[in-house]
Amino acid sequence: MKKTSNLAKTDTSTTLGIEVFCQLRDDLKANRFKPGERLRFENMKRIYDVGVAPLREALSRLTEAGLVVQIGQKGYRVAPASLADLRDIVETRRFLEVRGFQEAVRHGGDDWEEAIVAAFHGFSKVSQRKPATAAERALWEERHSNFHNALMSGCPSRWLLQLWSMVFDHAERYRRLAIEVGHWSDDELGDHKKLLDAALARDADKAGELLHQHIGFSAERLLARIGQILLEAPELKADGHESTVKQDAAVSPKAGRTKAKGRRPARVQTGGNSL
Amino acid sequence: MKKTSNLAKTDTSTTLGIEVFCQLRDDLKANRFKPGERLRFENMKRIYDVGVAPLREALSRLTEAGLVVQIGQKGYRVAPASLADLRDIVETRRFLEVRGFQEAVRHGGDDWEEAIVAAFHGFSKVSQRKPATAAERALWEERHSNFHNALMSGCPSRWLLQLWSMVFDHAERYRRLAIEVGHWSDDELGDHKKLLDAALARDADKAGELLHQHIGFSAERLLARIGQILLEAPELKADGHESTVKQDAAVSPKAGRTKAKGRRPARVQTGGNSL
DNA sequence: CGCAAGAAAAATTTCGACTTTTTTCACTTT
DNA sequence: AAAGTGAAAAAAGTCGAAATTTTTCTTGCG
Repeated sequence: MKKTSNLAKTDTSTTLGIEVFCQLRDDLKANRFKPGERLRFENMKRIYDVGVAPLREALSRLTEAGLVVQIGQKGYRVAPASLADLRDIVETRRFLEVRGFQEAVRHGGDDWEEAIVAAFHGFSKVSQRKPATAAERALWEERHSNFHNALMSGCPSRWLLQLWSMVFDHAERYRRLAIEVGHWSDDELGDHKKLLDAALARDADKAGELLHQHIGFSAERLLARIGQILLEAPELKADGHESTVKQDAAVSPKAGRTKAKGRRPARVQTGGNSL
Repeated sequence: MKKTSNLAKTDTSTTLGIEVFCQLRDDLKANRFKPGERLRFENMKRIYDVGVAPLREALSRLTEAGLVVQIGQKGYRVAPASLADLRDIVETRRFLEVRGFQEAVRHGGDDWEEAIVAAFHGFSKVSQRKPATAAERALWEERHSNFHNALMSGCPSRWLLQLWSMVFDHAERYRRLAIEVGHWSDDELGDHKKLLDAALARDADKAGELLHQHIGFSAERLLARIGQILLEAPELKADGHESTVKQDAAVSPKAGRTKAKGRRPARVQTGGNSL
């Protein structure tokens, strides 16, 4: 960052790699780079004003997060988008979020209640009517995420939250791809209000049921819109997904390596082990 | 095309970063480095015979995977171990694996059936009696993982598999920390045979139920053993977990950066956003 | 005219050295 | 003796340039 002028000397105890990771992740979620787009180092160096080392760290991490794909000796690309991927994301998110929300309803404390009330309030202020400008849409998306995040925050399982936030990030990328029209229900606010009420009433069953439906309905609209977009812009579409990362490579005692040559078919490298 | 000469000159179309990532990941799962241990670059450079650049890429990715923790300007450490973490992992794994298995039972094809039969056969050959030597134990663990992996492989959701494999890796690290005694049931084989049978019978309900129980029972033994180990070796224990990665940092248009100074409290940087 | 080879250009990956930050340790002070 | 103080040593983080690989462009041949 250009520096927060005189005070607050840009945070030490962080690294450029981490900072770029955060920024790039947010830019990816905002579709500042389009799905499938190549991420060239020269370009990135200019944009984020860092050398290749921090960039590669950030991109490596994002690869593991699945937002970016590494291709052999051919650099990195934004993870492609596809309807199949979105369907999978939606279902997985629903599965995790329903559980997390129910756990939150069961175990959340006073602080959690306060958090969800506060988040709902913030959300309600931008949901009275459909957001028009880009800035309004961004704000709506942020408040919306914050609310779902707050609902989940009462869940005691760190791992569930971690995994959920991973797929939620991807869902957000698709959502923000479908900005403009569509993707807007007449009663976004009421829908979420019901979630809040069930949460405060500590009715886990009802909460789960409502959230299940809520995600289902939004997903329908989103899928329709994204299907449309991908038809119009086939350059964004996904294709060859393949795993490369060796699964269980036995022991690997000393590694040992020799500058060797050779040639092999390029392989895509996505997050984790598969996908 | 140069051609793959006579004997496999170490794979091109991969990068050192990726290779180190795989090796280090496997070494971490095998507890070659102990939980909480500091991962110094000088040491790592010797062990894996690479420069810092590929190492940092690998460590970054492993941070996102949660197997490693980055600390500020103080380098990387192996993710600490704790009973609470293990409990969380076990529950999350169970949640994901039961669902994935059921989906596999419902949607798996002939290839899947063949895969699980084959994997079970391999597993059965090392499960007749309790493994004694370290090599036998490693082999048992591998076959065991392979079997569970095969069971899951029929699940059509790439995302569910991806997330599952992430927690499964962590579970494996704990399992292999509890090597020696304990952690061995009299009927490991029969237990898994039932899973296979339910799968082949396409009985999703029963399959889910059996797997739920199976994971529950193994977890009990594992938790007991790990509790014991952590008591004896308190230097492995986990403590301050905190998130650092900024959540939703708005837009971030140009980044811009200036070599700035300052001082701030160190923060731990774990996988994803939280945990 | 198409198309394969090969040279030139561009891009990725990796290393080695430089910079900054943290850690260690001897030395002084209360 | 405990606790600051401040240099020296060690370690992490970063850049720039070298080494490789991929991509593009040109040229020659069927």
